[in-house]
Amino acid sequence: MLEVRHLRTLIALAEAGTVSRAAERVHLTQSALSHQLKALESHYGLAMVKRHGQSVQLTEPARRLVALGHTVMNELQTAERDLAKLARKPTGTLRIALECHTCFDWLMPIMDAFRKHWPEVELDLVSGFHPNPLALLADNKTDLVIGSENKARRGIVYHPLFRFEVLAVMPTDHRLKTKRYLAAGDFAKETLITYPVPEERIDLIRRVLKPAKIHPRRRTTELTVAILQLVASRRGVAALPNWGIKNYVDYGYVIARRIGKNGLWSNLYGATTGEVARLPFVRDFLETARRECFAKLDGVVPVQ
Amino acid sequence: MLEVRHLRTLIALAEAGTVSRAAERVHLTQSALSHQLKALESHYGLAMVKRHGQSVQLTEPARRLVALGHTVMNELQTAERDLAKLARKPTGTLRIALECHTCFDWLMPIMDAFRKHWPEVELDLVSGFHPNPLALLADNKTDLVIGSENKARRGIVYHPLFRFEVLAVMPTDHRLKTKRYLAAGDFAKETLITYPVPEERIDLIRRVLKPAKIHPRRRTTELTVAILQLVASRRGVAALPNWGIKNYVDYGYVIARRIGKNGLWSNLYGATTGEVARLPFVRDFLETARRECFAKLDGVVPVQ
DNA sequence: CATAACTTATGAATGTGTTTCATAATATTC
DNA sequence: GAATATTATGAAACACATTCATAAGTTATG
Repeated sequence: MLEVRHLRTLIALAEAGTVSRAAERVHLTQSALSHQLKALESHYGLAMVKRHGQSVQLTEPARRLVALGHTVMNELQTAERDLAKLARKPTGTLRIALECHTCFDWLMPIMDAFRKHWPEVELDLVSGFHPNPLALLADNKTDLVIGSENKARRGIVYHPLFRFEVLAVMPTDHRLKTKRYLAAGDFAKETLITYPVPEERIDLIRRVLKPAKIHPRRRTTELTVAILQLVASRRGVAALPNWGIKNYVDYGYVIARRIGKNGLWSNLYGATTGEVARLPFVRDFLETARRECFAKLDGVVPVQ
Repeated sequence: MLEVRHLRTLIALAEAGTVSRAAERVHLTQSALSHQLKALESHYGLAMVKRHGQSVQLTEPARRLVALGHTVMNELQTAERDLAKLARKPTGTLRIALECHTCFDWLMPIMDAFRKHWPEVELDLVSGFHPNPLALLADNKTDLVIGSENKARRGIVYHPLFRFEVLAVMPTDHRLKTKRYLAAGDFAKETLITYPVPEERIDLIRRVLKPAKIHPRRRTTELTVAILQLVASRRGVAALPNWGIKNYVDYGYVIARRIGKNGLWSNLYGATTGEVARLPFVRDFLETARRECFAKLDGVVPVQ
């Protein structure tokens, strides 16, 4: 009766908090998940979710099954990794180029795990700034580019990773703190603190400020913590992924506000050549990245 | 892609040795399993079985998946046990009455495991000989009767366990050792060594010798090893389950022959009242018994 | 060596069971 | 109170696992 699909569903539900969002995550409809849950409940004679206003809470039996799900999914991934190694000696390189600075934050633990799982594969980060990272793929200077671009190009395949919201970060006593969300005009008089990259690489500028013809002062620094430091000490405002600043907001170090009524959302993709996309260890890397980000990063949803 | 059903199939295949017998074990057709295997092979790009004449041998990838299957099935059973405990405090008793002597051999380790898994349940063996064990159920003197009877009776449900072959056991130098199988007449001049139970309880007598009006001498003893001892020292022949004597035959201590052209087969059932059948720990016990017996006992097949 | 009794493989048909669709019901937000 | 979320549910659609029918290949046996 219990199948892997039920475990996937329950894990997604535990992470997403609502049936609808869990459904997106497992690429099914809300209805399908509702039926699945009903089937589980009637089979075990136990409630799996307790409706709690807008969201659902998992019951103890459901949490037990989630625990089962985690161990099963781990065992399964390990086994499939072993099969991939049996199919072919997994030698090769995985050079990763990053288009977005904050990605470092989630990438590190995943690279560490990868090194353990595929000791035979040479893992590398392509360092330095590159005006056109996708060109590195064609030039065989990298194997994987992580960024938000997904324009169709011949020979390049995009692997959707996840979608996240970019929030405006401000000092706790900022004059705009009462606003529910910020409009382009609100940035006119601000200093924008960013990573040292061209304007086109900064979502807020490219997609919100430039179209509104607003050009705030800019100040740049390399590290996320440095940006937050500057924001907290009232040197300006920043725009950062919600999962990157969650801890600082929860701690009351800075405050965050939505950008525009529906928020400023960004998709993240992994881009490879078609050939590289077929390598088992690359697929494993991408799958792990997705899984771990959905599990560990807050407010992350599937692409689209 | 990989689902629990594939793992069940591969485990059954590892235990049964042929696709057809594995299919019986998982209650599917041979064709279904063949399709499943084909799907696995094309999905992983790896062969799962190597045809080896009449039987199949699992390849390394398949064995890896069987290992995965074992851990997954264990985790799964543990989780479902936990769910059952969450549904209701599992207090109660499980008193087991045995209709067949040899069943002790496989029952012991299963009872040990049960005690670990359900410490709250009082486990007991109903000792002594009982002319009509099924009556004990109605009298509430036992909760479970293990035997080969399955005549429909109101209020009693039978849970198929497994089917095994009863073989004639003889000293290595017996005059009948050249025969491929023994007929009823062959027993006429033999001494039959059995457990100390009435004739009707001995399959060989009830189903083979009595219909042929053959009544050999009988000599009885309590323990299986004692029976084998007597056989080996030429005091007579015995009829025992194949899995009970496998080691002694392999070691060359005694020899075993089929009884009748198609062999003498016996079905084993667990009998309970309808009420007891619903208790989670009883279902768990029966499921574990089946699983372990199929895994550990040689030449055991599903009932029917 | 031929036949019987086993195996497994395979394509087409079947049928079960999951998913989607459409919609109702209910809660939350502004 | 309207708008926008959420989940629940029965019926319809669809996917896909299983069965059926059958072929083709081994192994045993007289």
